[in-house]
Amino acid sequence: MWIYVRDLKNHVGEHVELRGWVRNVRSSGKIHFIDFRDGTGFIQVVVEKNNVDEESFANCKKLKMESSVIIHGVVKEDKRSPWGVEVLAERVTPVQIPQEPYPINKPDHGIEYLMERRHLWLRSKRQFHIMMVRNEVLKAIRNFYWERGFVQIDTPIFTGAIGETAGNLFELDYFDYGKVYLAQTGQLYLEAACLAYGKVFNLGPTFRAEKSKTRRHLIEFWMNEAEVAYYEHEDNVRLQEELVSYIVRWVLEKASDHLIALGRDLKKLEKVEPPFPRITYTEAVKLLQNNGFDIKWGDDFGGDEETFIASQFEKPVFVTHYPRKAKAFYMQPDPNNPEVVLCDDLLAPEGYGEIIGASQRIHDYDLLVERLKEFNLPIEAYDWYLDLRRWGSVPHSGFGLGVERTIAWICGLEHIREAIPFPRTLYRVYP
RNA sequence: UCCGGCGUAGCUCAAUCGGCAGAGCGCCUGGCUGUUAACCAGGUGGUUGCAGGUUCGAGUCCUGCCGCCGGAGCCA
Repeated sequence: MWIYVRDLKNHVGEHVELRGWVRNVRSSGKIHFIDFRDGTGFIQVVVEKNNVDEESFANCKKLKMESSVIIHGVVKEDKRSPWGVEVLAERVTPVQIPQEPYPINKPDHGIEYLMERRHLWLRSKRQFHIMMVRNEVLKAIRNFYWERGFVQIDTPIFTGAIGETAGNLFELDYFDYGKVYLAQTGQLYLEAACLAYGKVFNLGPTFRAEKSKTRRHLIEFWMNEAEVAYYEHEDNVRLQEELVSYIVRWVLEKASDHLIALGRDLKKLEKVEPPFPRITYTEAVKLLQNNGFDIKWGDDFGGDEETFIASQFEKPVFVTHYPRKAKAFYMQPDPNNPEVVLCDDLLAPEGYGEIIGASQRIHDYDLLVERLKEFNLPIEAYDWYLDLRRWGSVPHSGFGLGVERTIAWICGLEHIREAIPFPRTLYRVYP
């Protein structure tokens, strides 16, 4: 019976078939130890000369790193194995044996070498654990919304009208239509959808043509956005802290082995429960000024400033009520102070930066037109967006969560590029 | 785009003041019934990123170019 490594603990004493790959092989003449993986986990297979047919034993001598093999054997509990369980082979059948040495054979390769071989690097243990966490994060996000009656709305990747800011959009030719752009947000479409279906979310890739070269940036990254009709600023902030705590709790529950394997300190993640601390932009500026930062009211925060603010708290922290001139055109002004808007950024702890950008959206037609003009945006292109304020407009709010930044933070990664299977960074689209 | 750093064997790195191009790993051969980056013995490996310059002599110094890494700005 074909069994996956993940399930071997439930088959102790049984004869099983494993289909997978050789990670490494060690030999002591009459005994071979195969580090075996099948995509669900890693296990040691022991091949003793007296326990297998001659052909199988001879086959083991030919095995190299990343040979594909089918193993028949018995599952044994064994204290000598770090997994508690190992497989004593009865037959070893190679599927393919490489003709050349496997390029990733030691844990001391440079990043350029590994990035050039990302298609093989993904097989490594550390990358396996990260991708398993990513998988759970994606499941958690969808589950969170579906449990709460949200509708998944897949927003387009080709967009005609521009999203937020021109200049950092990827431009393409769209047959005879002319120029279109790769989406840098699905927000405007989600706003349309929330007026149709109430509570909506998306989950997909977005693109920023920014020549950013930092550990927090990708050119192509995944974003989860949500938009809710009749939600105002306060409802929006609560939804965000519930989402982020839900994701962290889910991963702790379903994937803590992977986090431990990655060397993550789980205690730091266990603290991530609502409510999250909040400070206003104005308070944050004072905090920074009192700590020697050269910043004045109206400036946006840089990486160092964000890291400092986040370092004052053990949980993610909301920074709210930014100056309207520092933010996008569609944000609703604060009725108590029209110079600031009803928005928030969520800063992750430990220097992982902004993981959420959020706001209540302008629902008044005239105000929105005024802002479009103020930001020098082409009103014609936003005609359909303005329609949303012509018929049945209501207060509504939403946000965007950076999926890879969230994963990088939860896993404790040095660099965001490991949080996505095939990262697109500045100057790299291979493989 | 700007600032800084790096480029030597398949990989990771050494090479003192400018003076013989080195090591570990990988790979090949042999040995070993409890290995965990296995170990032991032997073998294999070079256009020092590219182009030019200084010098008796350049991996090392100078100029230009290319590539990569880190950071800034911008953002999630």
